Amino acid sequence: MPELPEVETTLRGIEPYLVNRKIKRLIVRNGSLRWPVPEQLPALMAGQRILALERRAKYLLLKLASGTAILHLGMSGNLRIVEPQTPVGKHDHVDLLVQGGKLLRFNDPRRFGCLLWHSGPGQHSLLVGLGPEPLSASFDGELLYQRSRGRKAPVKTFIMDNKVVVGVGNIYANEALFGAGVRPARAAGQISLDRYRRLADEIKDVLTRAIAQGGTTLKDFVGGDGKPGYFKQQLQVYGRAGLACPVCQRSLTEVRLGQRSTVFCKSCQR
DNA sequence: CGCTGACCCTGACGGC
DNA sequence: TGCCGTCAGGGTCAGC
Repeated sequence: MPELPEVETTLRGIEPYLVNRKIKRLIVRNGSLRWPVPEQLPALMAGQRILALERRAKYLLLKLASGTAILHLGMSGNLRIVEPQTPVGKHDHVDLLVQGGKLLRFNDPRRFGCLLWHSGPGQHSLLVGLGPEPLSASFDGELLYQRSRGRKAPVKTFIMDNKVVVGVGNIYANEALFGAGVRPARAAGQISLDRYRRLADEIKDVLTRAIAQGGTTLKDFVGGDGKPGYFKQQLQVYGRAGLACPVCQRSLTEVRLGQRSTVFCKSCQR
């Protein structure tokens, strides 16, 4: 469900209710996520003030004085701000009750998400070795070009590799490759600098536009404020296999690359 | 080191 | 109505 724009949308939605408030209580109903939620986490977090909320890749970071809570939404997770008396539903695994009466509720049917803790110097091991943020100045076509030399994996797999650049998930990888006119299955190492410049620009553009629309709601994504994202209407290829290419009208083709559904136009993408 | 596929889990959907 | 296979926006890890 959440790619970078959806995580960013979530962050912006919940931030005003959390930053500079004290945590009253952390309630873990089901700590059996991607990795177990640390047993001592409720004790570690209770009573502390939330200093800041940040995003790194698709991780949300809750900064406290004594450490950082690291949250990932996986494929199906979402975070909502609700009233404390809101009835607990299926897959509502974690609640964070804050000063001022609001409640941050984590729901995740598939439980591919995680909630971890890091304190002390340096970064949590999950964050070490991540590539640059796609919307930062340190990400550009030159970086993609240099990192791809000699690599035979499909360019789509390459741009979805978090060690190369973070935050490019399946939807937006498909969209950016279409926008750049690059065929997803082409070997990453055989693509020119010019084309990588265009691809990097497209990645930035599609992510920026998706954030402006509040993300993409395919089934049930909602931001922290409970509203869906409206970017779905602007998707050019993702989820449109067999339908007409928006540019040339030819039928869009679907293949699988790295176990991910991949949709492209055989005439517009080379 | 790079690449591929299995795997974690629930739910929705289509075919029979 | 139910059963079965397939697929889904994420990422890690083992094995070659």
